[in-house]
Order: sequence, then C-alpha cells, then structure tokens
Amino acid sequence: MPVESPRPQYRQLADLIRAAIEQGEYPPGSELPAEDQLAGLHGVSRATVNRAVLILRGEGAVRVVRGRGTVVRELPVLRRDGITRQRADLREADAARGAFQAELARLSLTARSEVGVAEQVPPAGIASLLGIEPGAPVVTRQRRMYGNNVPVQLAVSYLPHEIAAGTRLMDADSGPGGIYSRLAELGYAAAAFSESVRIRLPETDEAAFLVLDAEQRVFAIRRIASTAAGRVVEVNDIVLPAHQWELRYEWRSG
Amino acid sequence: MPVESPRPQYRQLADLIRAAIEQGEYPPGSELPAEDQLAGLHGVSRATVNRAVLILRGEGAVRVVRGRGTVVRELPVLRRDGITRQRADLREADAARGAFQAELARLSLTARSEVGVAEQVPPAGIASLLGIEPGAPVVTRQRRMYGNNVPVQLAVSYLPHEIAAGTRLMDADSGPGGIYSRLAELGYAAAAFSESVRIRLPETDEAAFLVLDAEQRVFAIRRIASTAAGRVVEVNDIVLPAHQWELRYEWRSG
DNA sequence: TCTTATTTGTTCGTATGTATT
DNA sequence: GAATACATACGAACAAATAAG
Repeated sequence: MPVESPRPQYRQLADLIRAAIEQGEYPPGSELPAEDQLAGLHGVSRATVNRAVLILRGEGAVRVVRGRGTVVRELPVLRRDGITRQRADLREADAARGAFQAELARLSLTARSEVGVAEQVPPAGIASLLGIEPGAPVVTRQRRMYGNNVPVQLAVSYLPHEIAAGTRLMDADSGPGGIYSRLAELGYAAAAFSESVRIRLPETDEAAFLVLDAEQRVFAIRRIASTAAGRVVEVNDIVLPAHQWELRYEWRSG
Repeated sequence: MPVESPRPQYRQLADLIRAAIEQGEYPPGSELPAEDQLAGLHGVSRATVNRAVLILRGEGAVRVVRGRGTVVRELPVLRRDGITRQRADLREADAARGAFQAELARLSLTARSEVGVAEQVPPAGIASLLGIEPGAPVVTRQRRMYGNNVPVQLAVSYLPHEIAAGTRLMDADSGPGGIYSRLAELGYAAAAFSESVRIRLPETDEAAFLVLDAEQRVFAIRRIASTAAGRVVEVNDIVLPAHQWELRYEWRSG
C-alpha cells in the first residue's frame, strides 16, 4: 500500500477492512486473517496492521481474542428507549418480561438477565442523592443482561433500606411490572425521572463482563427516580457499550 | 518504571499523567513536558509515552498540536438538557438568548454561535423523514457554537421548504423564542419530540471544526420535531464532542 | 522569506511476553 | 509441550507542523 495520501497507512488499512466487513467479505462472527497475513497482503508491517485493528476495536466492529484471532461483531445495534420504558401501562402490559426483553424482542434476539440482591453501604455520591447517612446500608439490585447470550448491559440499582428492606424489592424476581410497580404498592410511586448520560472508558470489571477492549467507550447513564413529593426512591447506574446501543428519548411538549 | 503489574506501562503512565493533571500539577491550558522528556523522566521509550498520550487524547484530557506540544484541556464538562430546552415558557423567558447560552451561562462561560441559512437538497434519509420528494430542496440552518471561543457544538436543522421559505425562519436571527416560536406562529407548533443518541467517530469536517483527534468520539443526536397532527416539521442533527458534554433528560411519569 | 530547532506523527524491524489451541 | 496469534516495548528513522530567529 503506497503512501499516496496524507491519510496514514494504518487509517487507510482500517478503512479497507471496515469496508470489507460491510461488503460481507468478513461476515459477522467470522475471523479476519491473522495480522501477519494482513501485513503481507497489504505490504505493511505488523505494527501497522495492529494499529489499524485497534481502530476497528475501538469502533466495536471487531473483537480480538488473544491466541485465537480477530472476530467480526455479531450483534446489531440495540435501541434503548429512556422514557417509554418507565410507563406503567407498557410495563404491566407484558407482565414479567420488562423493557429490556421488549427491546431485544424487537430485533428477534433472546434476552436473558441475572439479578443479584444485596444490602450494602453505597458510594458517597449515591448516599447523598438518596438523602442517607454516609455509611448506612441500602438495598442494591445488580443486573447483568445478555442478548443472544452476549453481555450487553450492566446496571446497579440503589434503593433506600427503609423502603426496600423485607419487601419483595429484595426478591431476585421483583414480579409483574418490576420494581416501580412494587414501589408504588409501598406508597412510593415514582413520579419524576432524570437520566444523565456520559461517555467514558470502561472500568476493568465492566470491561471484563462486557468483553470490551480498554479503548472502547461505554454509556454511563444515571437514572434518578423520585416521588411526587420529591423523595428520591431509586438511583440506577447503567453501563452500556457505546457502540452497541442507540439511546432514544421521546416526549410531548408542555 | 518497572513492569510490576499486568497493567501495561503505557496505561500506567497515562494514569500517572492523568492524576498529575487532576492534582493541578499541569493546570488547564498548560503544556505537558515534551514526549522525549516524559520518556526520560519515567524511563520508557518515546513510543510508550506517545501511546499513553493517545489515551489521554481519547478521553479529551489533553489536546496535541504537532510541532508545539501537548496542552491540558481548558473547558469544564458542559451539560445539555434535552427536554427542558424545548419548553416554550423557558425559551421565551430569556428572549433571544436561547438554551445554549443558558447552558453555558450556568458555568460562567461566554457563548457565541454562527448561523448559516441555505436552501439545499438534503440527504435521502432526511427527505424521507420530512416526507419530501427525493431531490427537492429544504431550508437548512447550520449553527456552529462556541464556549469561551472554543468550538463545542455543530448543528444542522432541516425545515420543509413549503413551511419555511420566505419566512423569518430564513433569517440568521430567528427572533425571540427561536425557530419553535416561529413555527408555532406559522401554524406548525411542535408538539412531539424525539431524540436519538449515538456515539461515533467524527467526520473529517467535524473533527476540523471541533478540533478533535481522529480517535475521539462525538455524540450524534438526531432530534425530530412533529406537530400534534404528526407532521414532521424539523429534523436537527447535532454533533457534540463526547468528552465535553453530559446529556440530561428529565420527565414526569404519565 | 528562509533556515533551523523543537515537537509530535508515523512506520519499521526486532524482541519478548502471554493466552489459546 | 509446541505452535499460533495477539500484546507490549524498544530503538531508530524520517515526515510534518510549529515557532523562533
């Protein structure tokens, strides 16, 4: 590959491979040729190939398994609806299934999630939001979510101990309509929501579960649910691989 | 720097420099030592320093000018409120200033924006959303926005020619309350909004204006505004440096 | 304007480490 | 254990942009 343009070789090579993937030359789930071979094929050093692949990894186009090879991403982009997913009517319409399952069903993917419930002392920022003494425990619900058995989402929900302890909010299966329906039954119906969306690099544990390279980005969403009276009843920290999701918000003016 | 942990040196070094920046050792706007010097200081090769800096660039922590040096980012993280910014009462409260100015004023930053209006044939996707014949022109309003004279946002708004042509929607200054107030006056009040948020690499022109490295990410937001009758009256494509912004959505349940 | 020094960008070759098969 | 394949690191060289004279 001659140096004909100001665009560096590793970037040109990344463009080439990306195009080849989109053309179907390397279909989803298949492996790219080894870096040595790509180097020979395009007449560059392996270091240059490595750097090109680094770009594609960052975009989420491929995933690398050391010792095995470089695999083309299988899953399509998923869509998360930030507002509709809270609506009680929709929540209860499909009973125990929940918003996440509905999101994946739209794309004919199988959804699966694992829930872990615990009583823990939360980080200081969370305690402050919940209006709780530093050092006091809260109920946490941790969810790990999969689409077609590929990890696609991590979420930790923090609930005030005073509200959640000893209730069905501590069951792994929180029942029809999910935790918002349970909160409503307990007299703490969530009436106001806020979500803040940031982009950052994944923490090591997040990268491990979501099978992310250190260069990939995640959406870090913090959702805060409050009652009509303004009491915060849930803080939910959600982590999504950024290349894997589209966030959607819909509302009516007023 | 000995290889004592499985964490690679370039990553450790990035952590070190990031910490030094946060500690105030390298204040906003100042320059890091040259890569040679950092290499000598930490006992690694320049290639390793370069790779460490690459991480910090990706995070938006520093900005590099070839031939000059590496500069620590000046601006704080900005917050964009996706829903409140459309509310008519707030829009008109501070007259011609607008949501963007308000967002920056909260952080004591000066806001400035340049507007360019044109009649153009839009991309096919936009035409389809607006329900317009392919090849037919629309009115575009392009905005380039700055905070403290640093570029922080790009937006292109597409308006149906039939609605906007010959109206004040084609003035660079769209007047108090902005284009939504003008649309309402014309009988096309926006009643429903949707925003979809994606993360991607910047296009070359976006990277040029926003002064982004090729490895940095942008938020690509597409906002669609419709009337109560369901007619799409505006499509707005917004591009934000991902490291520079926090997106915020707030709503009440219903 | 031209020249030179500085600083980062890119690429190569080589070597070694580590995970997988 | 051996072969394969990616990860990391070094040293060196040249290119390109910037700044200073």
